[in-house]
Amino acid sequence: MSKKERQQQLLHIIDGNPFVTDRELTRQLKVSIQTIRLDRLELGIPELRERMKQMAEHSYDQVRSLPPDEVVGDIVDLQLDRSGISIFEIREEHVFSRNGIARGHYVFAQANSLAVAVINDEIALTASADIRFVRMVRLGEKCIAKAQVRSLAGRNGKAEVDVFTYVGEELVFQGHFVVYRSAIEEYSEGGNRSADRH
Amino acid sequence: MSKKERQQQLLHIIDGNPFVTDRELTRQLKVSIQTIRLDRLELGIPELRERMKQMAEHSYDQVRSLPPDEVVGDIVDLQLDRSGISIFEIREEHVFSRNGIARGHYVFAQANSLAVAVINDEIALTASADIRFVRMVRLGEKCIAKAQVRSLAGRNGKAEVDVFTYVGEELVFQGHFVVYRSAIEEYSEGGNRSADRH
DNA sequence: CTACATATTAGTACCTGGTTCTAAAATGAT
DNA sequence: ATCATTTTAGAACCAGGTACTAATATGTAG
Repeated sequence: MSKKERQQQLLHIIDGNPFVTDRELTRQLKVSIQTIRLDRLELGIPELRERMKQMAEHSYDQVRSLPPDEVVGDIVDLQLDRSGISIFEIREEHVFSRNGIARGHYVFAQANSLAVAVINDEIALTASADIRFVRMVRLGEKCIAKAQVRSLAGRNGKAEVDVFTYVGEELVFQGHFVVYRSAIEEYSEGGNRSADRH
Repeated sequence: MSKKERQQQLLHIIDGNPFVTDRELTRQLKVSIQTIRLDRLELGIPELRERMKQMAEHSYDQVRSLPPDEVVGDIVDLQLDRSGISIFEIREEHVFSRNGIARGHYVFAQANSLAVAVINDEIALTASADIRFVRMVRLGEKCIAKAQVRSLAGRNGKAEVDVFTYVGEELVFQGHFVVYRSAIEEYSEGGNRSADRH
Protein backbone atom coordinates (compact mmCIF):
# COMPACT_ATOMS: atom_id res chain seq x y z
CA MET A 1 0.00 0.00 0.00
CA SER A 2 1.39 3.38 -0.96
CA LYS A 3 1.77 6.30 1.38
CA LYS A 4 -1.10 8.14 -0.26
CA GLU A 5 -3.41 5.19 -0.06
CA ARG A 6 -2.54 4.70 3.57
CA GLN A 7 -3.20 8.35 4.36
CA GLN A 8 -6.56 8.12 2.62
CA GLN A 9 -7.33 5.05 4.69
CA LEU A 10 -6.26 6.88 7.80
CA LEU A 11 -8.54 9.80 7.01
CA HIS A 12 -11.38 7.40 6.41
CA ILE A 13 -10.86 5.50 9.64
CA ILE A 14 -10.66 8.64 11.76
CA ASP A 15 -13.66 10.06 9.98
CA GLY A 16 -15.60 6.91 10.75
CA ASN A 17 -14.42 6.81 14.34
CA PRO A 18 -12.80 9.96 15.70
CA PHE A 19 -12.14 8.22 19.02
CA VAL A 20 -9.42 5.96 17.68
CA THR A 21 -5.94 6.15 19.26
CA ASP A 22 -2.68 6.02 17.35
CA ARG A 23 -2.02 2.62 18.85
CA GLU A 24 -5.24 1.27 17.41
CA LEU A 25 -4.35 2.78 14.05
CA THR A 26 -1.03 0.93 13.99
CA ARG A 27 -3.00 -2.30 14.33
CA GLN A 28 -5.37 -1.42 11.52
CA LEU A 29 -2.80 -0.03 9.10
CA LYS A 30 0.10 -2.33 9.98
CA VAL A 31 2.68 0.44 10.24
CA SER A 32 4.63 1.79 13.15
CA ILE A 33 3.23 4.40 15.47
CA GLN A 34 5.76 6.93 14.20
CA THR A 35 4.42 6.56 10.70
CA ILE A 36 0.90 7.10 11.98
CA ARG A 37 2.06 10.26 13.70
CA LEU A 38 3.93 11.54 10.68
CA ASP A 39 0.79 10.91 8.65
CA ARG A 40 -1.40 12.79 11.09
CA LEU A 41 1.13 15.60 11.06
CA GLU A 42 1.07 15.80 7.26
CA LEU A 43 -2.70 15.59 7.14
CA GLY A 44 -3.16 18.11 9.90
CA ILE A 45 -5.16 15.72 12.06
CA PRO A 46 -4.83 16.59 15.73
CA GLU A 47 -4.30 14.02 18.41
CA LEU A 48 -7.18 12.10 19.95
CA ARG A 49 -7.49 14.36 22.97
CA GLU A 50 -7.57 17.46 20.85
CA ARG A 51 -10.22 15.93 18.62
CA MET A 52 -12.36 15.08 21.61
CA LYS A 53 -11.83 18.54 23.04
CA GLN A 54 -12.95 20.17 19.81
CA MET A 55 -16.03 17.99 19.62
CA ALA A 56 -16.84 18.73 23.25
CA GLU A 57 -16.40 22.47 22.78
CA HIS A 58 -18.47 22.45 19.65
CA SER A 59 -21.31 20.57 21.26
CA TYR A 60 -21.04 22.67 24.38
CA ASP A 61 -21.56 25.83 22.38
CA GLN A 62 -24.77 24.25 21.18
CA VAL A 63 -25.83 22.59 24.39
CA ARG A 64 -25.48 25.74 26.36
CA SER A 65 -28.19 27.27 24.20
CA LEU A 66 -30.75 24.45 24.12
CA PRO A 67 -31.39 20.75 23.61
CA PRO A 68 -29.79 20.12 20.25
CA ASP A 69 -31.13 16.64 19.64
CA GLU A 70 -34.70 17.72 19.36
CA VAL A 71 -33.98 20.65 17.14
CA VAL A 72 -32.45 21.40 13.77
CA GLY A 73 -30.35 24.51 14.06
CA ASP A 74 -28.86 26.11 17.14
CA ILE A 75 -31.32 28.08 19.16
CA VAL A 76 -29.41 31.08 20.41
CA ASP A 77 -32.21 33.09 21.90
CA LEU A 78 -35.54 32.01 23.24
CA GLN A 79 -38.30 33.88 24.98
CA LEU A 80 -40.94 31.25 25.52
CA ASP A 81 -44.35 32.09 24.10
CA ARG A 82 -42.84 35.19 22.54
CA SER A 83 -39.96 34.82 20.13
CA GLY A 84 -36.85 32.88 19.31
CA ILE A 85 -33.81 32.90 17.06
CA SER A 86 -32.00 29.94 15.62
CA ILE A 87 -28.89 29.63 13.48
CA PHE A 88 -28.29 26.84 11.01
CA GLU A 89 -25.33 26.59 8.70
CA ILE A 90 -25.87 24.83 5.41
CA ARG A 91 -23.24 22.12 5.08
CA GLU A 92 -22.39 19.45 2.55
CA GLU A 93 -24.95 17.04 3.84
CA HIS A 94 -27.79 19.53 3.44
CA VAL A 95 -27.41 20.36 -0.23
CA PHE A 96 -27.89 18.72 -3.57
CA SER A 97 -24.37 17.70 -4.38
CA ARG A 98 -24.91 18.59 -8.01
CA ASN A 99 -25.47 22.28 -7.52
CA GLY A 100 -24.86 23.06 -3.86
CA ILE A 101 -28.39 24.25 -3.25
CA ALA A 102 -29.95 23.42 0.09
CA ARG A 103 -32.73 20.91 0.19
CA GLY A 104 -35.90 22.67 1.18
CA HIS A 105 -36.72 20.37 4.02
CA TYR A 106 -33.66 21.38 5.98
CA VAL A 107 -34.69 24.99 5.77
CA PHE A 108 -38.18 23.90 6.72
CA ALA A 109 -36.86 21.74 9.56
CA GLN A 110 -35.04 24.66 11.10
CA ALA A 111 -38.14 26.84 11.00
CA ASN A 112 -40.36 24.02 12.20
CA SER A 113 -38.07 23.15 15.09
CA LEU A 114 -37.97 26.78 16.13
CA ALA A 115 -41.72 27.21 15.87
CA VAL A 116 -42.23 24.20 18.11
CA ALA A 117 -39.49 25.22 20.54
CA VAL A 118 -40.85 28.68 21.08
CA ILE A 119 -44.21 27.40 22.27
CA ASN A 120 -43.99 26.94 25.99
CA ASP A 121 -45.74 23.65 26.46
CA GLU A 122 -44.98 20.09 27.44
CA ILE A 123 -46.17 18.82 24.12
CA ALA A 124 -46.30 21.03 21.08
CA LEU A 125 -47.31 19.64 17.71
CA THR A 126 -47.30 21.28 14.34
CA ALA A 127 -50.78 21.07 12.92
CA SER A 128 -50.29 22.87 9.66
CA ALA A 129 -48.01 25.31 7.96
CA ASP A 130 -48.03 27.70 5.09
CA ILE A 131 -44.56 28.20 3.81
CA ARG A 132 -42.68 29.95 1.07
CA PHE A 133 -39.13 29.46 -0.11
CA VAL A 134 -38.27 33.00 -1.08
CA ARG A 135 -34.85 32.36 -2.48
CA MET A 136 -32.65 29.33 -2.63
CA VAL A 137 -29.97 28.81 -0.04
CA ARG A 138 -26.46 27.72 -0.93
CA LEU A 139 -23.78 25.65 0.68
CA GLY A 140 -21.99 27.52 3.42
CA GLU A 141 -24.70 30.10 4.01
CA LYS A 142 -25.86 30.72 7.55
CA CYS A 143 -29.61 30.74 7.98
CA ILE A 144 -30.91 32.87 10.79
CA ALA A 145 -34.50 32.04 11.60
CA LYS A 146 -36.55 34.44 13.66
CA ALA A 147 -39.82 33.31 15.16
CA GLN A 148 -42.58 35.51 16.49
CA VAL A 149 -45.58 34.15 18.30
CA ARG A 150 -48.62 35.87 16.82
CA SER A 151 -51.44 34.44 18.85
CA LEU A 152 -51.72 32.16 21.81
CA ALA A 153 -54.97 30.42 22.42
CA GLY A 154 -55.36 29.15 25.97
CA ARG A 155 -54.13 25.76 27.08
CA ASN A 156 -55.00 22.97 24.70
CA GLY A 157 -55.56 25.50 21.99
CA LYS A 158 -53.56 26.43 18.98
CA ALA A 159 -50.84 28.99 18.69
CA GLU A 160 -49.72 30.74 15.56
CA VAL A 161 -46.07 31.36 14.93
CA ASP A 162 -44.47 33.25 12.08
CA VAL A 163 -40.95 32.36 11.13
CA PHE A 164 -38.72 34.38 8.84
CA THR A 165 -35.37 33.01 7.83
CA TYR A 166 -32.59 35.24 6.61
CA VAL A 167 -29.16 34.86 5.09
CA GLY A 168 -27.52 38.10 6.05
CA GLU A 169 -30.11 40.74 5.25
CA GLU A 170 -31.91 38.64 2.69
CA LEU A 171 -35.16 36.86 3.39
CA VAL A 172 -34.89 33.28 2.16
CA PHE A 173 -37.87 31.61 3.77
CA GLN A 174 -41.09 32.49 5.46
CA GLY A 175 -43.60 30.31 7.16
CA HIS A 176 -46.78 30.58 9.10
CA PHE A 177 -47.13 27.68 11.53
CA VAL A 178 -50.15 26.55 13.46
CA VAL A 179 -48.95 24.67 16.49
CA TYR A 180 -51.23 22.71 18.75
CA ARG A 181 -50.42 22.51 22.41
CA SER A 182 -51.09 19.35 24.40
CA ALA A 183 -53.33 18.13 21.64
CA ILE A 184 -51.98 14.64 21.69
CA GLU A 185 -55.00 12.94 20.18
CA GLU A 186 -54.37 14.35 16.75
CA TYR A 187 -51.78 16.05 14.59
CA SER A 188 -48.12 15.24 14.20
CA GLU A 189 -44.90 16.77 15.47
CA GLY A 190 -43.97 16.39 19.10
CA GLY A 191 -41.89 18.80 21.13
CA ASN A 192 -40.26 18.58 24.54
CA ARG A 193 -38.42 21.72 25.23
CA SER A 194 -39.90 23.09 28.41
CA ALA A 195 -37.05 25.54 28.90
CA ASP A 196 -34.57 22.83 29.67
CA ARG A 197 -31.51 24.71 28.75
CA HIS A 198 -28.68 22.48 29.85
CA MET B 1 -15.55 28.51 53.95
CA SER B 2 -16.69 25.08 55.00
CA LYS B 3 -16.02 21.90 53.13
CA LYS B 4 -19.63 21.65 52.04
CA GLU B 5 -19.73 25.20 50.81
CA ARG B 6 -16.55 24.67 48.87
CA GLN B 7 -17.88 21.54 47.25
CA GLN B 8 -21.04 23.36 46.26
CA GLN B 9 -18.89 26.08 44.76
CA LEU B 10 -16.86 23.48 42.95
CA LEU B 11 -19.97 21.89 41.48
CA HIS B 12 -21.17 25.28 40.39
CA ILE B 13 -17.90 26.23 38.74
CA ILE B 14 -17.62 22.96 36.83
CA ASP B 15 -21.24 23.17 35.82
CA GLY B 16 -20.65 26.65 34.47
CA ASN B 17 -17.44 25.66 32.74
CA PRO B 18 -16.77 21.97 32.34
CA PHE B 19 -13.42 22.72 30.72
CA VAL B 20 -11.76 23.90 33.90
CA THR B 21 -8.63 22.10 35.11
CA ASP B 22 -7.88 21.24 38.73
CA ARG B 23 -5.09 23.79 38.66
CA GLU B 24 -7.52 26.52 37.72
CA LEU B 25 -9.82 25.38 40.48
CA THR B 26 -7.09 25.76 43.09
CA ARG B 27 -6.77 29.38 42.06
CA GLN B 28 -10.49 30.01 42.32
CA LEU B 29 -11.10 28.13 45.54
CA LYS B 30 -7.80 28.89 47.27
CA VAL B 31 -7.13 25.35 48.37
CA SER B 32 -4.49 22.85 47.40
CA ILE B 33 -4.82 20.68 44.34
CA GLN B 34 -5.13 17.60 46.53
CA THR B 35 -8.17 19.04 48.20
CA ILE B 36 -9.71 19.72 44.82
CA ARG B 37 -9.10 16.14 43.83
CA LEU B 38 -10.50 14.73 47.04
CA ASP B 39 -13.55 16.89 46.48
CA ARG B 40 -14.00 15.65 42.93
CA LEU B 41 -13.60 12.12 44.22
CA GLU B 42 -16.28 12.61 46.85
CA LEU B 43 -18.61 14.31 44.41
CA GLY B 44 -18.04 11.76 41.71
CA ILE B 45 -16.85 14.33 39.21
CA PRO B 46 -14.52 12.79 36.63
CA GLU B 47 -11.34 14.44 35.48
CA LEU B 48 -11.31 17.07 32.74
CA ARG B 49 -10.38 14.67 29.98
CA GLU B 50 -13.11 12.24 30.93
CA ARG B 51 -15.64 15.08 30.99
CA MET B 52 -14.58 16.18 27.51
CA LYS B 53 -14.69 12.62 26.26
CA GLN B 54 -18.21 12.16 27.51
CA MET B 55 -19.37 15.38 25.89
CA ALA B 56 -17.70 14.40 22.63
CA GLU B 57 -19.25 10.95 22.61
CA HIS B 58 -22.63 12.35 23.44
CA SER B 59 -22.56 14.86 20.62
CA TYR B 60 -21.17 12.27 18.23
CA ASP B 61 -24.10 9.96 18.86
CA GLN B 62 -26.41 12.77 17.92
CA VAL B 63 -24.56 13.97 14.89
CA ARG B 64 -24.41 10.55 13.34
CA SER B 65 -28.16 10.11 13.67
CA LEU B 66 -29.24 13.53 12.50
CA PRO B 67 -29.07 14.07 8.76
CA PRO B 68 -29.53 10.79 6.93
CA ASP B 69 -28.88 10.99 3.22
CA GLU B 70 -30.11 12.32 -0.05
CA VAL B 71 -33.75 11.78 -0.83
CA VAL B 72 -35.98 10.92 2.09
CA GLY B 73 -38.04 7.86 1.31
CA ASP B 74 -37.74 5.25 -1.40
CA ILE B 75 -39.41 6.18 -4.62
CA VAL B 76 -41.08 3.00 -5.78
CA ASP B 77 -43.07 4.32 -8.68
CA LEU B 78 -42.53 7.36 -10.82
CA GLN B 79 -44.33 8.67 -13.86
CA LEU B 80 -42.57 11.90 -14.58
CA ASP B 81 -44.83 14.93 -14.76
CA ARG B 82 -47.71 12.75 -13.67
CA SER B 83 -47.48 10.90 -10.37
CA GLY B 84 -45.20 9.13 -8.00
CA ILE B 85 -45.18 6.95 -4.89
CA SER B 86 -42.60 6.83 -2.16
CA ILE B 87 -42.29 4.70 0.96
CA PHE B 88 -40.62 5.82 4.13
CA GLU B 89 -40.41 3.86 7.34
CA ILE B 90 -40.23 5.82 10.57
CA ARG B 91 -37.23 4.63 12.51
CA GLU B 92 -35.56 5.51 15.80
CA GLU B 93 -33.67 8.41 14.36
CA HIS B 94 -36.81 10.08 13.03
CA VAL B 95 -38.78 10.32 16.23
CA PHE B 96 -38.66 12.23 19.45
CA SER B 97 -37.11 9.71 21.80
CA ARG B 98 -39.41 10.84 24.55
CA ASN B 99 -42.67 9.77 22.97
CA GLY B 100 -41.85 7.96 19.75
CA ILE B 101 -43.67 10.49 17.60
CA ALA B 102 -42.10 11.33 14.25
CA ARG B 103 -40.57 14.74 13.84
CA GLY B 104 -42.75 16.62 11.41
CA HIS B 105 -39.93 17.59 9.13
CA TYR B 106 -39.23 14.01 8.18
CA VAL B 107 -42.79 13.54 7.05
CA PHE B 108 -42.50 16.82 5.23
CA ALA B 109 -39.15 15.82 3.75
CA GLN B 110 -40.61 12.68 2.23
CA ALA B 111 -43.43 14.59 0.60
CA ASN B 112 -41.14 17.38 -0.52
CA SER B 113 -38.60 14.98 -2.01
CA LEU B 114 -41.35 13.24 -3.91
CA ALA B 115 -42.94 16.46 -5.15
CA VAL B 116 -39.58 17.57 -6.51
CA ALA B 117 -38.79 14.15 -7.97
CA VAL B 118 -42.00 13.89 -9.89
CA ILE B 119 -41.35 17.06 -11.84
CA ASN B 120 -39.44 16.12 -14.92
CA ASP B 121 -36.84 18.81 -15.08
CA GLU B 122 -33.14 19.30 -14.65
CA ILE B 123 -33.69 21.74 -11.87
CA ALA B 124 -36.83 21.71 -9.81
CA LEU B 125 -37.22 23.97 -6.82
CA THR B 126 -39.95 24.10 -4.25
CA ALA B 127 -41.34 27.60 -4.22
CA SER B 128 -44.03 27.25 -1.61
CA ALA B 129 -46.13 24.69 0.12
CA ASP B 130 -49.31 24.46 2.06
CA ILE B 131 -49.21 21.51 4.35
CA ARG B 132 -51.21 19.84 7.04
CA PHE B 133 -50.19 17.19 9.52
CA VAL B 134 -53.42 15.26 9.77
CA ARG B 135 -52.39 12.81 12.44
CA MET B 136 -49.13 12.09 14.15
CA VAL B 137 -46.96 9.28 12.92
CA ARG B 138 -45.32 6.80 15.26
CA LEU B 139 -42.13 4.82 15.37
CA GLY B 140 -42.25 1.84 13.04
CA GLU B 141 -45.07 3.09 10.84
CA LYS B 142 -44.62 3.01 7.08
CA CYS B 143 -45.55 6.22 5.34
CA ILE B 144 -46.73 5.88 1.79
CA ALA B 145 -46.73 9.18 -0.03
CA LYS B 146 -48.64 9.57 -3.26
CA ALA B 147 -48.01 12.54 -5.47
CA GLN B 148 -50.25 13.81 -8.24
CA VAL B 149 -49.23 16.56 -10.60
CA ARG B 150 -52.17 18.93 -10.84
CA SER B 151 -50.99 21.49 -13.30
CA LEU B 152 -47.94 21.92 -15.45
CA ALA B 153 -47.10 25.34 -16.75
CA GLY B 154 -44.72 25.28 -19.70
CA ARG B 155 -40.97 25.23 -19.28
CA ASN B 156 -39.67 27.74 -16.76
CA GLY B 157 -43.12 27.89 -15.25
CA LYS B 158 -44.50 26.49 -12.09
CA ALA B 159 -46.08 23.15 -11.50
CA GLU B 160 -48.49 22.21 -8.78
CA VAL B 161 -48.22 18.91 -7.02
CA ASP B 162 -50.49 17.42 -4.39
CA VAL B 163 -49.05 14.88 -2.01
CA PHE B 164 -51.05 12.67 0.33
CA THR B 165 -49.26 10.49 2.81
CA TYR B 166 -50.91 7.43 4.31
CA VAL B 167 -50.14 4.92 7.00
CA GLY B 168 -52.19 1.97 5.89
CA GLU B 169 -55.54 3.42 4.96
CA GLU B 170 -55.16 6.46 7.17
CA LEU B 171 -54.25 9.85 5.84
CA VAL B 172 -51.50 11.34 7.99
CA PHE B 173 -50.27 14.24 5.92
CA GLN B 174 -51.38 16.33 3.01
CA GLY B 175 -49.52 19.00 1.14
CA HIS B 176 -49.93 21.24 -1.85
CA PHE B 177 -46.57 22.09 -3.37
CA VAL B 178 -45.74 24.74 -5.93
CA VAL B 179 -42.59 23.69 -7.69
CA TYR B 180 -40.64 25.93 -10.05
CA ARG B 181 -38.79 24.39 -12.92
CA SER B 182 -35.48 25.76 -14.14
CA ALA B 183 -36.14 28.92 -12.24
CA ILE B 184 -32.67 29.19 -10.83
CA GLU B 185 -32.69 32.94 -10.25
CA GLU B 186 -35.12 32.66 -7.40
CA TYR B 187 -36.70 30.29 -4.94
CA SER B 188 -35.09 27.55 -2.97
CA GLU B 189 -35.02 23.78 -3.25
CA GLY B 190 -32.91 22.31 -5.96
CA GLY B 191 -33.71 19.08 -7.71
CA ASN B 192 -31.34 16.35 -8.64
CA ARG B 193 -33.75 13.58 -8.62
CA SER B 194 -33.48 11.45 -11.68
CA ALA B 195 -34.95 8.65 -9.59
CA ASP B 196 -31.99 8.50 -7.25
CA ARG B 197 -33.34 5.99 -4.82
CA HIS B 198 -30.55 5.09 -2.42
C1' DC C 1 25.96 -1.43 -8.83
C1' DT C 2 26.14 2.99 -6.64
C1' DA C 3 24.32 7.13 -4.96
C1' DC C 4 20.76 9.66 -3.42
C1' DA C 5 16.08 10.65 -1.96
C1' DT C 6 12.18 9.34 0.31
C1' DA C 7 9.81 6.61 3.63
C1' DT C 8 9.72 4.09 7.70
C1' DT C 9 11.02 2.71 12.19
C1' DA C 10 13.28 3.24 16.73
C1' DG C 11 14.27 5.52 20.81
C1' DT C 12 14.60 9.16 24.14
C1' DA C 13 13.18 13.23 26.65
C1' DC C 14 9.39 15.81 27.82
C1' DC C 15 4.37 17.44 28.38
C1' DT C 16 -0.47 17.71 30.47
C1' DG C 17 -3.68 16.42 33.52
C1' DG C 18 -4.47 13.59 35.88
C1' DT C 19 -4.71 8.71 39.60
C1' DT C 20 -3.07 6.23 43.63
C1' DC C 21 -0.82 5.89 47.62
C1' DT C 22 1.57 7.21 51.92
C1' DA C 23 2.34 10.40 55.26
C1' DA C 24 2.78 14.66 57.59
C1' DA C 25 0.62 18.85 59.29
C1' DA C 26 -3.29 21.77 60.45
C1' DT C 27 -7.75 22.44 62.40
C1' DG C 28 -11.60 21.64 65.24
C1' DA C 29 -14.36 19.55 68.84
C1' DT C 30 -14.80 17.40 73.33
C1' DA D 1 -4.67 17.04 75.91
C1' DT D 2 -6.63 13.82 72.79
C1' DC D 3 -8.79 12.31 68.94
C1' DA D 4 -11.06 12.70 64.45
C1' DT D 5 -11.41 15.18 60.51
C1' DT D 6 -9.49 17.96 56.98
C1' DT D 7 -5.96 19.63 54.34
C1' DT D 8 -1.59 19.58 52.25
C1' DA D 9 2.68 17.48 50.43
C1' DG D 10 5.25 14.44 47.71
C1' DA D 11 6.51 10.63 44.96
C1' DA D 12 5.44 7.02 41.65
C1' DC D 13 2.85 6.03 37.79
C1' DC D 14 -0.36 6.40 33.57
C1' DA D 15 -2.32 7.56 28.80
C1' DG D 16 -1.61 9.62 24.81
C1' DG D 17 0.54 12.13 23.03
C1' DT D 18 4.75 16.07 20.97
C1' DA D 19 9.50 17.09 19.51
C1' DC D 20 13.61 15.68 18.18
C1' DT D 21 17.54 12.71 16.64
C1' DA D 22 19.13 8.95 14.32
C1' DA D 23 19.28 4.64 12.15
C1' DT D 24 17.39 1.57 8.66
C1' DA D 25 14.52 0.29 4.35
C1' DT D 26 13.01 0.95 0.01
C1' DG D 27 12.76 2.85 -4.41
C1' DT D 28 14.71 5.19 -8.29
C1' DA D 29 17.89 7.40 -11.58
C1' DG D 30 22.28 7.42 -13.56
